[in-house]
Amino acid sequence: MKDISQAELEVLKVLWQHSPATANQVVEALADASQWHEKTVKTLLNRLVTKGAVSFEKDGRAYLYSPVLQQSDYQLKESQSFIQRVFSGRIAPLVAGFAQHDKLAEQDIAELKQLIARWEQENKND
Amino acid sequence: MKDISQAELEVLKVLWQHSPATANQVVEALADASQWHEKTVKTLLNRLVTKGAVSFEKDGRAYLYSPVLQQSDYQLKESQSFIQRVFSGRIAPLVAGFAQHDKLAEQDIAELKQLIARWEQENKND
DNA sequence: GCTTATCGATTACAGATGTAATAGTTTGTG
DNA sequence: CACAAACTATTACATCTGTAATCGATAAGC
Repeated sequence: MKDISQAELEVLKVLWQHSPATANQVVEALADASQWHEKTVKTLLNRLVTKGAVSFEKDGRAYLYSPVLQQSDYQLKESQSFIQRVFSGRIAPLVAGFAQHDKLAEQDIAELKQLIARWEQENKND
Repeated sequence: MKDISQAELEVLKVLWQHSPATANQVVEALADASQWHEKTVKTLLNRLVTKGAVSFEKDGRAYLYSPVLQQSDYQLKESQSFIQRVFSGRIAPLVAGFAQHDKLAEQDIAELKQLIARWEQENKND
């Protein structure tokens, strides 16, 4: 699968939230968040199809688009490559950077604690 | 500052590890890790200078290059934009994804716990 | 049925990127 | 001092990306 560009990702996000969707539905969903012309969105949809990240089926005149690439798969793959590229594969320094610059909220901490607890629960039999 | 491309980042990493450095030192540092031609590395150095991420001072025939953009600044900025783009700004889901796919090691957990402890220490006076 | 509005497909085009090659300039060497 | 070696600067070029416009097919209205 070819890389998804940033603009393409915005289109994909719409489909992750609601699919299948017609091109026009995607255009409308993006209308407030972006200033993209309808033609631009359709080009992006097309490129996503070419890249294999999105599929469609014909529904009369219009197409119904659906994501092939799942959000969780995308997130995991991008996270890994990002952390590899920017932090040499270590995740803690990323979180540390956020902590140091006051980008962590109470909620984030709570979630992380829960996560860690669960991890330790599952890995207690080491 | 214009965006740093992935290839440019590799060059920048070398300078973060050791600077100032001549172009040839950078080329050599990259020789094993990559298959880049010397000319390619020099182009990348040049682009980094144009982008303002790297500076140089003349040392006779050769230049001595140094990073202007600091690694921690780069990491923080990229992390924020990545997490915004891919996880709508929430960091815990990223870590959760890693946990779910067994990408977290004992050491990561230990570091995260320490981080959290420190955060709570500093934010105890809420 | 013919025309027009609407879709997707194709084409456009400038800037960024990956990956070098060539040109121009400075310097060390004979 | 002239020439060659070594640097950097400039140029090259294909692909990707952002951002559309135009083309061609088709369906819907009159």
